[in-house]
This record gives sequence, C-alpha cells and structure tokens, in this order.
Amino acid sequence: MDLRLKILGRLPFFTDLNQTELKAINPRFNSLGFAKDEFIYFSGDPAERMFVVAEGKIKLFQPGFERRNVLLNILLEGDLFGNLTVFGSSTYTDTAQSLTSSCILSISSQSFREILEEFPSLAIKSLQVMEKRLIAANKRVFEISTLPVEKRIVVTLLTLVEKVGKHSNNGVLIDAPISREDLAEMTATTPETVSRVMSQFQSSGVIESGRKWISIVDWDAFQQLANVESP
Amino acid sequence: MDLRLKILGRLPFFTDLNQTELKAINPRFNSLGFAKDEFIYFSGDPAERMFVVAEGKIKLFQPGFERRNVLLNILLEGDLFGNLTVFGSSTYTDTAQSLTSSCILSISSQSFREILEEFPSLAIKSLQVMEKRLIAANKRVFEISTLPVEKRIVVTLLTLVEKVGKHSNNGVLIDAPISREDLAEMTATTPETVSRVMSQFQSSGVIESGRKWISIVDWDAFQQLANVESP
DNA sequence: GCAGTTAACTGATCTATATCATGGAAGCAG
DNA sequence: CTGCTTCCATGATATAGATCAGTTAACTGC
Repeated sequence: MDLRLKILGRLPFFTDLNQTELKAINPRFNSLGFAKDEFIYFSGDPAERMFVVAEGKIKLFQPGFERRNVLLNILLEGDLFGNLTVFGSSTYTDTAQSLTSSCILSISSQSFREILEEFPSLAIKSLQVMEKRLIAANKRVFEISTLPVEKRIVVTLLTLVEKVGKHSNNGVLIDAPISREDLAEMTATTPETVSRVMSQFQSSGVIESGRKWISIVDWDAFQQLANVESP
Repeated sequence: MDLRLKILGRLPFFTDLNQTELKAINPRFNSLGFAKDEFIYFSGDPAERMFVVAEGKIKLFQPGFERRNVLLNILLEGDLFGNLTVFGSSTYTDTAQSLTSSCILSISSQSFREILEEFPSLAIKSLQVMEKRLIAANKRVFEISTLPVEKRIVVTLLTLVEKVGKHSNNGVLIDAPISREDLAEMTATTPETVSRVMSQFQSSGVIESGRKWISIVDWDAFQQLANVESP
C-alpha cells in the first residue's frame, strides 16, 4: 500500500501531483503482477479499467487471422494504457501482453475519469500522451506506406533504441525480448523477410543479434541505412 | 462576431458549454476563410495555433518524396486539428489543405491550453477525440499491414461513407471530391491500381464513379466485398 | 546432459502490385 | 465552341517481397 504510493509518485504521469494529492488518488488503484507472456486483457473485452505500467514491458497488438498480428506499441514504466473511452459499451481495441514479468496498476474507468476531472493537469498530460501516440501512429502509417521493407526495419529498430536502448560493451543493445516475428509484426512484413534483412545487416557488421536480442554495433553505419532521402 | 459565437455554439466540440461560457471563450478565436485546395499550414511550420472546422472539408496529409503523400484524415465541421503539444519548439507534423472552400476558427495554443484548464470537460472531450483518432490510426496500420489492396480500398470507402456519405437518387454518394490519387494515398497503393480496382467494381455494378466522385449503388454487394474473414 | 521445443536461417519459386507507357474523356478558361 | 489541362483507364512488363519448404541452432524442462 505504501509501496504503491511510492510507485505512483515515481511515475512520470503523476509528477505534477504533490504528496497529499497522491495519497488521495492512491486508494483507487489496484496492483497486479503478471508473468512473462501473460495476457492483461484481450481485444474485445469490455473496457472497464485503465492501466499504468509500474514495472516491466508490455506489448499492445491487434490480433489478426491465423497468427498475422500487428504489434502496435511497446510500453514501459509509467506508460498509461487501456481504452480511455468511458461512454457507451466500449471494448478494448487491442490486446495487452506482458513482454517481461511486470507489475501493473489498474483503476476503474469511472475513477480515472473522476481523477481527470479533479486534476485538470492530469487531463492535459493525458492529452499530450495521446497526441504523441497519434503522431507516432501516423508516422508509422507513413512509413509502411512509403518505405521499402529494409528501411522500415531500420526505422523501427531506431525507435526501439530510443525507447529501450542500453549502451553495452558492444554497441547499443535493444533491451527487450524482440523476436523476428515481433519485428515482422511491427513492419508489416514476414519473419522470413526480417530474417533475411537482419542477416544482411549482420554480415555487413552493422548489428549483432541472436534469439530475441539485437544490438547495434556500428551506430554511424546504421544511421546511414535510415537515410530516407534515397528511395 | 456574433456569427462566430453562433458557430461556436453549433460545434459538437463545445456542446457542454453554456451560453455564458461560450461568450467567455469566443473572443480568443479568429475566423478565416480558405478557398478550395488552399493550404492552412504545412508540415514543419511552427505549431502556434489550433484550428476548428466551422464549415467545409479539410484534408490532413504527410507530404512524401516526389508526390508520394500519405493522406491521414479528412475533417468535417466541428473537428479539431493542429498540434496540441504546447511545450517546446514543436512543429506541425502534417499538412492541412482545404478540400472545399471552408471557414476555419483558430486559437493560439496558449489560449487553447488555458481554456482546457478552465473547462476540464473540454479536456476530457479532447481526450476522447484523440483516442478515437488513435484507434482509427491503429486500425489503419492493421489494415495496411494485413489486407490486400482490394479490401483496403473497400474498407476505406466504407469509412468515407460513414463520414461523408449522402443518400442520393442512385445509392450512397461520397460527398467529397476524392480522386483516385487521394484513395491511393489513403490505402498505400498507386492511382493506377486504385483505378483498376474501381473499374472492376464499376463493371460488376457495385459502384458508380467519375472525376472525383464515387457512389455506392449496390450496398449489400459492397458490404460483401469487405468481408474480412476470407483472406 | 539430453530430448523436445521454439526461434532463426536460407534456398527456390511464385504472385500481387508497382512501374512504364499511351490513349481517351471530363471539366475549365478564354 | 475550342483548345488545354487534369484526371482516369488500361495494357505490357518488371520486381519486391510472400510463400513454401527444409535445415540448423539456441534455449527449456526433466
């Protein structure tokens, strides 16, 4: 309980609130633990709760027919998820799965709405978060629509680095268990094609990678690959 | 001035506000007229103002290399646009162009922020608008990633009908000047391919269309085409 | 340490869609 | 009405990337 308060205070989302305010909202949250690969909710479930990542990494995806999913986002500590729409009989539009073991705080949509009304600064913060995501989604539509597979993979890896990149003894490691299939679901292609492209990058010494890990060892060369000017 | 007040009151976005409140926010808006095809702002311009469509239709797109644009959205009366992000030196991430002649209300980002803080209900409304758009953008990523061109065109036409469909003497008319190129920019394909697919629909008697107009004449048959189950 | 399982690699082939190219028709300006 | 421009249609050809298939290598649990 006190631990949860501490966690809440740590989250970027609530930095604008002081201790008293945090204490006021704290009781409305539940906390839950999830194992690696465990599901938090499924697309189509009634959207009754909102979630905040306290620890771990979560992936959001839209399930498709016969394993053809589309990975929408990877969320980190402090990120908000679950549908905000409270009116009507709304359902989740994506599926949330824990990429690592994780700790998730949840709150009923109702309570979340009340909090937003009580603290307009939180509403504005949410708005900014949503806008950022909308811009990212639009960027992705653009990339899928205009770039060839190789460049799509490069820009996707770049955004992953921005999100979960960790400097390691050899290059920048993408600190999340991302498979070829995950990359394929992010770049609108197939695992085989991702594999081919990655092999090529690997043999030209730009990246190194294995089962569910990727490291960019030659950063400058990698950036070159993203050069969007030459189609 | 009084006219503008009336327009504001009419907009879905401000329905929660009473007359007094409307009068309070009214002076912070400017109104502007735009001719067909005129640009409202360009991607990369400093994002100093927010906009609301008072009349007409606006298209948002991301300009690409050598005419390969990506059409992001078509906005109608009452829709909000322009970047909300107020912090930092942010710029517009898309280009806004008037599809028809139009009337646009604008407000400085600063003032808009103040209004949101003053009327939390507006902030929550904005949040819902943003979420709806995010969900739509994700849906589109999904469609581009998983559906073949023909189905992408069908689902795109369906969303256009939902947005600007008008019942006419022969079928449902899409009441906006949408060219083959526009459709291509919405479905991540080329004008030629759109043309071929449309010709096929036309010869099977499902739609009718000409220069920048499309009408669905056999609604049931058209819905069949969207049947996503069979890949 | 040894099956068993899941992820990754790679080759051969196929196909949806892009590209290139040309002609025609609708709308618009004078 | 008459050119002129823009949009649309359609054929021929090319190709990026999907699909199918078989092999290898890494991790997992007993």
